[in-house]
Amino acid sequence: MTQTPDAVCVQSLVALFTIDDRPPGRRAPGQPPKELKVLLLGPEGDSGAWRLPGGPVTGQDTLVRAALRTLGEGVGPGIHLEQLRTYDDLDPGPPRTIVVAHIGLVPPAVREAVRPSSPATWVPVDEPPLHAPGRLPLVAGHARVLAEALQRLRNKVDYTLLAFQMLPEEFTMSELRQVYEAILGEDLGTSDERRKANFERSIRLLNERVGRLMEARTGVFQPPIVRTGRTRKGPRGPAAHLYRFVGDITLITK
Amino acid sequence: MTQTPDAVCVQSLVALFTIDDRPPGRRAPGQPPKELKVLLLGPEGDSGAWRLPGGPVTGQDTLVRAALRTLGEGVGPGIHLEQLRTYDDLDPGPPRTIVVAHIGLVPPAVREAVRPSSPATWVPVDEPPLHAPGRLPLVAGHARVLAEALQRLRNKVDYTLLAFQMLPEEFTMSELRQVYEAILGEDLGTSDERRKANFERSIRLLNERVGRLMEARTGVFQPPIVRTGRTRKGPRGPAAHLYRFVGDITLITK
DNA sequence: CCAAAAGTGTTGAATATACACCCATGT
DNA sequence: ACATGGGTGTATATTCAACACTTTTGG
Repeated sequence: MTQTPDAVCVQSLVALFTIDDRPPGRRAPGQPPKELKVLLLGPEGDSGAWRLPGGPVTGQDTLVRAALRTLGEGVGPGIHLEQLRTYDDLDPGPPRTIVVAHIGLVPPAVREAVRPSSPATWVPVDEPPLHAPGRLPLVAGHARVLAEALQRLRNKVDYTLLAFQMLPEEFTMSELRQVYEAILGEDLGTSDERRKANFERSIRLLNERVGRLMEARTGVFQPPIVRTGRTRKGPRGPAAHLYRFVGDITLITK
Repeated sequence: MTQTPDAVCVQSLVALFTIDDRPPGRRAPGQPPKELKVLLLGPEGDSGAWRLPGGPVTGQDTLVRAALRTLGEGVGPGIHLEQLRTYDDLDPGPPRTIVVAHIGLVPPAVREAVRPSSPATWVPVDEPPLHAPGRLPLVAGHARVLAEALQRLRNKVDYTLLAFQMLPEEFTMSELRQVYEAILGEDLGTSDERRKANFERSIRLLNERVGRLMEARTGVFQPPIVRTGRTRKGPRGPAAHLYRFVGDITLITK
C-alpha cells in the first residue's frame, strides 16, 4: 500500500441480528416464544474478549464488504444492512482508528449461510451470557455499539418495516407478533390476550397505509402483506392463515 | 506521521443549516417569509466547484473538530451537530477516502461566529444558485450529501425538537411557524390562515407531551416552551407573546 | 372439559384536519 | 375601509388503547 497523507485506520463493524425460537427450557411464563439474537465472534489472540464481526477497510473494499468479510462466501444477499453511526472514540489506538458500525438483519433462511471463519455464537440479547451472571466479556467499546444498535432497532421497528426482514418467506400473524415481541421485549398478545386484537389491527392499518403509499407511487394499490391462501396448523388451536411480505423493507411507514 | 497498515483517508463533512429572512424582493406571494440556507465554501484550487465545509481527520482530532476546523476559532458551542451517514463511494480516489457526513444547525446568534477561512456563502436551499438556472457548481458527491442532509432534516423536524435549534433566544409563535415553513417548504398558516390554528395546536400538544416526558424522567412537569412574559410588536397587528425554549433539543418527541 | 391459539367486535380517549371567527393596528 | 397579523373556537375523521367475546382443537 502506498503512503498517503493524513491516513487513519477504518474499521467496519456489524451487529447482526436474527430471530430464533426460545428454547422451552429457558422460557419463563409470560416470556415471548421467540428471542432476538446477535452474532458474536470468539476471542482472538490473547484478549479473551468476544467481539462483533467486522474488519478493516482496505484497498477498494466497500464498507459493507469489510463488515461481512469474515462471515463466509456468499454472505450479503438476503441480509438487510444499514449504518448505525461512525465512532471516533471506540478504539483508543494507536493507530488512530475510526469505526463505522452497522446493523444487519438476517432472515432465518439466510442464517445457515453465515459461517464465520472463527468460533462464533448467536447470543440472546436480553439474557446471559450478555448480562450478569457469568457475563461474557466483550471487546472494549463493542458493548456500547451493541447497546446503541439494539436501541436503534427497537426505535425503528415501529415506524419502518424492518421486522419483516427477520421473518421466513411464509409466516402466520402469530409469528409476526412474536417477532415484534422478541425485538421489543414486550408482550403484544401472546400471553396477554387483551392486546392481541390491537396488534392485529395495527398491522392491518399499516398494511393499508403502505398499500395506499404504493398506489400514490406506482398507481397500483399494493399492500405489502398478502395471504398465500394456505394455512398452517400449530400445536394448538385452529389452523392459521399464512402470509408473505411482497414489499420493500426500506420503505418508511410514517 | 507513521505508516500504519490498511490506512485510508477519512474526511469529515458538514452541511451547516440556518434560517434567515427571505429578502422581500425574492419573496413570491405565498412563500414563507424565512428561508433555509446552507453554508458553501468557495472554489479551491482549479476545480471551480463549491463545496461543503470539512476536512481530513488527522492525528487525534475528533470527527466534529475535523468538520468544523476551517470555520474559525470558537465555532462549535451553540451548534447542534449530528451524523448523517458515512460514504465509501463519494470520493473516487486515489487515495482511498471515506467521508463521514454531518448535519449542523446554527442559531442566528451563532451565525456571525462562523467565519470560514476561505470565501463562503449561505445559499438558500430551494432557490438558485443551487438549482437551475445559473446553477452553482458543486464538488462531485457534495450535491448528494446535501440532498440527503436536507431530506433527513425535513424528516426529523416533525418528530424531534430540531427546529428550535435554529430560533433566536426569544421568539414569537409566528417565527416558530415560519421556521417550520422554511424547513419543510410548506405553508402552515402564514398565508393560508386556515392552517394556522392547527399548527399552534400541534405545538401546544407537543409542549405538553414533552412536559409529561420530563415529568416522568425528572419528577418535574417541565414543558420546554415557556412564555417570557414580554411581547413584541411586528409591522402589523397586535403585539405577539415572546417564548423561550428551555428544554433539550436532542429529546425525541414520539 | 379445559387450556391454548386463531380471529372478530366495541368503546372511549387522544390526535389530526378542515374550517370559521374575532381583535388589533398601520396604511 | 381594509389588508395584515395575532389569537381562539368548533366539528369531523382517524387512530390508539383497553377490554369482551367466539371458535377451533389437542390433551
